[in-house]
This record gives sequence, structure tokens and C-alpha cells, in this order.
Amino acid sequence: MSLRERAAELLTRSVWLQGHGPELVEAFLTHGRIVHLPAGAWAQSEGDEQTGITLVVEGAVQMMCAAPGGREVLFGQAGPGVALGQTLRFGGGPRLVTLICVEPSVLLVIPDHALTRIATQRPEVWQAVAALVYLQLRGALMIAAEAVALPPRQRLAARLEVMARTGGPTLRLNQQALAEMMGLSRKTVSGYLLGFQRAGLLTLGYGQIEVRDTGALRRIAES
Amino acid sequence: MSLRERAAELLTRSVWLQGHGPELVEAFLTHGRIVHLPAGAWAQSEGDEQTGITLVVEGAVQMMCAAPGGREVLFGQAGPGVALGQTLRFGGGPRLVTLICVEPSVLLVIPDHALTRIATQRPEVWQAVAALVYLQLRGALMIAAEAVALPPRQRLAARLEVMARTGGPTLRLNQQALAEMMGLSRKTVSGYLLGFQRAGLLTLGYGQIEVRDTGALRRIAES
DNA sequence: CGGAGTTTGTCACCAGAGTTACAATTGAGC
DNA sequence: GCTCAATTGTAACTCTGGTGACAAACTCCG
Repeated sequence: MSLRERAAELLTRSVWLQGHGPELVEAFLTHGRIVHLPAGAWAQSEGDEQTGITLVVEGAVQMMCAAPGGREVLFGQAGPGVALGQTLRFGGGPRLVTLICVEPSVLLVIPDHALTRIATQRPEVWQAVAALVYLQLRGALMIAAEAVALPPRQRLAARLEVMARTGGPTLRLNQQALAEMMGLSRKTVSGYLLGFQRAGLLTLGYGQIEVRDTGALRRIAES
Repeated sequence: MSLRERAAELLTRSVWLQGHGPELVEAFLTHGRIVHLPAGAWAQSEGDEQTGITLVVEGAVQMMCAAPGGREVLFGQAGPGVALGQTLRFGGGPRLVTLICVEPSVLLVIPDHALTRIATQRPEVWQAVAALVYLQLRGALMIAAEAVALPPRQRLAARLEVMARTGGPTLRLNQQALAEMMGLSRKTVSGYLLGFQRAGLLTLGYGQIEVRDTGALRRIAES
């Protein structure tokens, strides 16, 4: 299957495009462009003028966000099918999120001006953008709520459950990155992961985590 | 000034409606409705079918969000001019945020079906909704990033600075609510607040905080 | 003006996460 | 196959923040 076909399939399946015909998918493919990036490459610099929608077609990217004091905070990892919308045009201010490839990746990028061009023919594209941004808002709020409401162990369980549910049971990240995402030390995360492994909830590998029982993780998160 | 005029002014000034003419403001006022709520009232229940845009015209509301385990997490307080968009239609799932009035409040509510009706005449309304949701996404991401990256003292300083900058220097909430928002205990928050007061950054009152030096707070947050 | 309820300030104790350093294991490149 | 870098597991110690209980100060309402 060609990359273009793969991107079309991912777009067609995506929640935020449900209810629209195939014309929008076609428009995205026509006005967007496919980019190949090596591991470690920045898909987009923070503050970059170039904003719009980015769809991960293959590979995986880490999502970073700026915090006070010039800190860059890792807050998530996205695999194929995940889209990020950043409509700078209306929000004002610089780009929110920086993407860094953790493995060689293929992205579909639809810049702002392409969205504007699409909108002249199909104004309902903004409805899709609103839905996409709303999905991201939901995810960000969940992270924020968990960060302030749950103790570390429950928070880790909740995050593992979400990642396994949205990106498949095999999580390809090391414990250092996971600890950064949670705002914990590697040692603390490692300790809880070992506990989860002893309980049979997951299997630890070198640079990866195989989630085996999302239900139990969810119960821990809710306890 | 009538409530309608007050709402019109707030909408006209709002960032997410910049670039659009007065027609959208007019449409919101025509298709939305003004509601009066006493202190303690729920503006909208979580999971409520009734979604759309809510604008705080007068008073103040607390924003709550669901976390695993049936926990309700307070994550912010909104005064006049703050709008919340929740386009359930496309996001799927229940309403994200619950609003609770902390004082008698006046809200402008524009339900989903009203947005749909407006869109038949003015499809660009979705562009405004996308911009609004994007603003909320920015705020939620900032909260999440601060929660995982900053130690408690810096986090508190960052949050106070944001609240003072967006809602005026006089914050009307008690230390218990502030502690809940930060995911800290009241005692810890109280200790840092006293320290800030001794340094002259703010003045503590009964149920309120008067921020005096946002620059110094920002420097603490970045340290 | 006075009393009830709320909010704030203070104390001592303790669980739990961070830190540092190091050893053991795995994977990738040559 | 071997070397080196990255990743993971383990230890002792420190220290910040949570908990519970309580007193003082402030509002609000009658």
C-alpha cells in the first residue's frame, strides 16, 4: 500500500472526520504533503510559523511542550493515526507543541494556508478542525486532571492504560522517557513497573513495555 | 448597561472572534440565551446532552473535570469574558467540564443545535469555535506541563501569575480551593503564600489574594 | 451586637518520592 | 564475536509535602 493510501485510510478512520464525506480526505491529501523524517528530527520547531495539521502516517513522534523557565516537557508519544492541529491563525502566539521523531517517520503535513485554501471550497473543514482540537483538549485535560488528582502509582497506571488503549499493547519507550512524561524520577517509575510486572499486569522489555491487563490497570488508577 | 450589551462587548473583545465581523456576535446573542444562576448552582452537569459554548457574563464559575475513580478535580476558575466550548457533536463522549457558580452568575449559553443553525447561514462559525477550543487547549496544556515539570512552589507561582494576568490582580478564592487546583494540601499552599506575602509579592485577605508583583512571580516560576 | 460557621495560621509526626552512585543487562555497530 | 553505549535494577540517605488536630481571625446573618 502506498503512503498516500495509508494516509487516506487513517484519515477516513479518524474520529474527527466522521460525518464528513471522502471529499475532505481527498482535499487534505491534495493540499498537504508527505514528509519523511529520520529518527531524532524535529518535525516542527516551537515558534515556527509553519502551523496547521500534522498526521503521523508511520513511525512515532514524541510531543513536547514549553513550560516556564525554558523547560521542554515531554507529555506524550504519538503513533500512526494520531493527528495534531495547531491553528495559530486564530489562537495567536507561537506553536504549542514540538514534535520529535523517535524512529524514522512519515508525516502528512497540511499547513495553515492549505486549510484556508480548502475552506474556500469546503468551509466545513473548520468543523473538522474544531473536532480535532477538541479531541486534543480532552486528552490534555485528562493529563492535567490526573496530574493534580492522582498519586504517582495511580497516575502511572492510568497513563499506561490510556497509551495501551490508543496505541496498542506494546509501548515502545524507555523508562526514562516514561518518567519524564509523568513528572517522576526514573527510579520511582521503575519501582512501580516492577510491581505491576510481578502482578502480571505487564511485561517489561528492553526499551518497551507490553501491557497485558488494561482492566487491572484501570482499577488501580481508580483505587 | 444591559446584560445583552455586556455580553456583546465581551464577545467583541474576545480573541477567538477577532477577524470576524459583528454578524457572528449578533448571531450568538440571537440564538443563545442568557441564564441567571445562584451561587452553588451547576451550570451544566457532566454527561449532560446539552453542550455548546458558554460565556461567563457576570460572576464567577469553577471548572471541574472528571478523573479516574469518580474524582471531580477543580482545575480553574473563570470570570467575566471567559468562554468554554464543548462541541460534543464531533468529539464524541460526554461533556468534559462541569461548571459550578461560586457566586451569583450570569451566563450566555449557545447550545450545539444553535451553532448548527448559525452555521447554515455562516459556516465560518466553526472557525471561531476551533479558535476557542484551541485557546482552551493551550491553557490545559500549560497546566499539564506545569504539573509535571515544576516543583510545588514554582507551580504555585506560575498559576498565580496566570490567574492575575487573565482575571485581574484580585483573586477571589480561598486557599482550600487553590490547593485543590494545584493538587497540593492546603497547608503547603498556605506556607508558600505566606512566604510570598513576606516578600511583598502579594497580600493575603480573607478568601482572596491580591497579587502585587506578577513579574517576581514569573521569575520564581522560571527559577 | 453577638454567635455560628468559615477561613486561616501553627504544631509534630511520618510516609513517600528524589538524589546519587553503582552494578547488571541488553542491543547495535564494527 | 566483540566492544561500547544505552537501559534497567538496586542500595542508603535526605528532605519535601501530607496528615491530623487545634487555635485564632474573620464574615455573615439574625
